[in-house]
Amino acid sequence: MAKQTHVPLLLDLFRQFGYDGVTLSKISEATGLGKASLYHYFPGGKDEMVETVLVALEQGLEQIISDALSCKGDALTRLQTMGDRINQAYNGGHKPCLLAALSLGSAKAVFQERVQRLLQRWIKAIATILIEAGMAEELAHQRGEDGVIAIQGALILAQGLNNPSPFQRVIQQLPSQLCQGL
Amino acid sequence: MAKQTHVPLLLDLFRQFGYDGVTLSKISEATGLGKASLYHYFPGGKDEMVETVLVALEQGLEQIISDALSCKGDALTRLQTMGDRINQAYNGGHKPCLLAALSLGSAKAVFQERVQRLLQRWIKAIATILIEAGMAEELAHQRGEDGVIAIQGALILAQGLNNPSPFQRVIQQLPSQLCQGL
DNA sequence: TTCACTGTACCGTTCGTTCGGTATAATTGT
DNA sequence: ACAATTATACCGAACGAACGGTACAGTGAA
Repeated sequence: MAKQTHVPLLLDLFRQFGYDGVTLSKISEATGLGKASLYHYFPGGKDEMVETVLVALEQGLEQIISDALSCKGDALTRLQTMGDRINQAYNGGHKPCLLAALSLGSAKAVFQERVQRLLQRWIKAIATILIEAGMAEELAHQRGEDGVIAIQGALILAQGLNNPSPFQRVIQQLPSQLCQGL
Repeated sequence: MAKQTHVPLLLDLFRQFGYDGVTLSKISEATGLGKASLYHYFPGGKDEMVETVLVALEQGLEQIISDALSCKGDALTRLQTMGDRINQAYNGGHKPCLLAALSLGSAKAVFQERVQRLLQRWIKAIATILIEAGMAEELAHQRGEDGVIAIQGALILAQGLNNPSPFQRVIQQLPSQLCQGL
């Protein structure tokens, strides 16, 4: 079985339990691999596993952005496309965000930079869509932040309330809110 | 030294590192108490420490709500008052949220109910302010959710970007956004 | 034969927790 | 008033369990 096969499992573990909450036993159980096998695929241990998951996440985000930008239509349509993909990635709000999980605990110091770059990339992508539709740069950047904030916050609320409906409402309303004033 | 003396320290630890990331050694170092002494104040161990912090947080939130509701003025003024207190509680966006931290890892199963009640109380308080100002109930409840979502999301972003400015902007803009349509 | 892969046994460290105890302050019985 | 008792605050040392990680001898397919 290839290394990449286990990445989705690792993603689910780290986003649910955070870096400090994920133990090698849990990983071993979830993947069905013994510790020796895990260290065969990830010689760098836990850190390399997170690293791998982050790379996959970067690619996933890049794909979502590419889908949205290549989408024929106005800004609203593009943002709706992005919303669809995001909704899918978070399983309709049932799954928390890895970026939030990695901003806590011992992980923060180690992965801060990567998380930062990912968030900035995401914000920039939303801003780009709005700028291309004619919005002023500064406002578009703020809207980009607002978009990521709404999604992250909605995920927190969905987790905390154990109820995905706030996330679904946000995902649905967000595109038109971001386009406000265009 | 009384038990309550250590609660702010514990709050800071748990919100920064999460339940799984906080070790008794860290707590011992932060409080200056030996591990054995910690069990004098908190016989229930780590869980009782979180419990105590959560009780303090409930009281803090209740105080903020009471301040906002007892504030003479329109809904905007009341929400601004709440924003001020919230801003203070999160140290201008420099400190993350305990509720988000406790929604991850092994803590989730244990403290889910308490976190849920706290979030619902917060949402309800915002909604109440808006309803008293004449907003329709359903919309007001949505706005309550939106308010908490914006704050939680902004805190995540502030942590992830290592930059509190998005949080400060959100806190500043939020009251008028929530009053939109009144 | 080679090499990716795995099971088993281990390493040192740290985890949350408990035990047995000390020093001091407060309370009580006489 | 004073001694006996009890409560409070604290700590060093140790517990078994689990931690992240390593060493190594297989195993089985190409």
